Amino acid sequence: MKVRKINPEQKISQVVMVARKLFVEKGYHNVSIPQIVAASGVSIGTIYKHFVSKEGLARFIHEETLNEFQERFSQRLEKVESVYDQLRCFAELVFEITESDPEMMEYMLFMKHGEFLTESFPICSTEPFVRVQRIVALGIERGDLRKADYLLSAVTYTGVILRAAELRIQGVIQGPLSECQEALIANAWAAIKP
Amino acid sequence: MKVRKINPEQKISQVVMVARKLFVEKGYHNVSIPQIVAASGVSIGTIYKHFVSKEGLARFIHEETLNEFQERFSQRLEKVESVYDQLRCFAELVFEITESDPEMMEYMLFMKHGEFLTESFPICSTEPFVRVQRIVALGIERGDLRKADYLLSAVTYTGVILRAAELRIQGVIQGPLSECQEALIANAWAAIKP
DNA sequence: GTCTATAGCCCGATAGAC
DNA sequence: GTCTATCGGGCTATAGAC
Repeated sequence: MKVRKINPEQKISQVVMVARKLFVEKGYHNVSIPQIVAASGVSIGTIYKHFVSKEGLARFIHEETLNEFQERFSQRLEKVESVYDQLRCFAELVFEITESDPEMMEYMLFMKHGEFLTESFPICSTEPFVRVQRIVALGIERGDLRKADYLLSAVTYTGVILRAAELRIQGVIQGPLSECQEALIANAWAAIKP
Repeated sequence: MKVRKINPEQKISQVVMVARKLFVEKGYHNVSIPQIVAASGVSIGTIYKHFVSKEGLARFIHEETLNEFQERFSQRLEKVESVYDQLRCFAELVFEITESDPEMMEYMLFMKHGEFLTESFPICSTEPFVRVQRIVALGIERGDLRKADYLLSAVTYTGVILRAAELRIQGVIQGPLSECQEALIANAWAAIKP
């Protein structure tokens, strides 16, 4: 048997890392394949062997990033029960990613997916959002939240959280979000609690 | 004396209109000058005479759009006194534009200004936001709002409003915002009131 | 002032050596 | 599997006729 190379996929993961960073920084159309080649040290030919096209590369990054968020969100949800805590999971995850991997959060918040997704996805960044909607709907039903249109309550809660992440990334909020996390979660909760 | 042409600037305003629509729809880099020529009926030469470059055209659109928002906001603010009403002005204006001129709101919410603004502006879409911050700061000082970091309260309020506009544009919220305006404003207010 | 024609550049993607 | 070299195309911006 042949000895397996240690890293049969190290090159493509290097490409993915570098490409996402560049896409986030400069936008899909401002990043050329030659730039990705220069920054990743992987040749054009190799890139095109693995991802059929530039668009294919972008789609791969897109799915990988959204899947990671969804997975981490699901993981956390398993550990809590109350509506308050479930929504808190969402907020904490968003804040944590914003600080530890701002590139990922920036990707989710700002990337214009329509630029490379020919078949426009149901709705951008929606899988986790639908989950939040369900949590809120159940909370209202149970009386854990103020009686209201569940969609609007979900919009309200996520609006507070995501806007904070947005402004943290843009540098408007200057300290780490861990410092103001409690205040923001309290605000978001106050907006929809009974 | 020569008879003035009726519309010495009709052509450039036509270009501006068409270009903003296209920029919003497809993104700055997905719109070529030939496309703007085709859609506006104005020739390349004329466009380059008035706006030095494609970037110049984009900058003009950017400033014009932000100025319009700022002006309409200021106008409304003059008519009200209380913190509640001033913040309500912001929300109502955002909702109104979202319904009557979604293209403009989409421009303000989603355009990646870094793509054409070489000198990156202080912060994107900030002039009106700073105004909101000041209103909130004053409200907290006076005791009209819960005692808190004024920046976080401003983030909270605008987060609710802007996220609603965002999801309305994306079609997640299906009815006109006028129908759920009161609920959203109530939520945003509940999040920061004393 | 407004147009058409075109120069010059860089990109995405392919072909084929190793 | 990974590389280099290169093609065809579409872009921004200019030149110059009207």
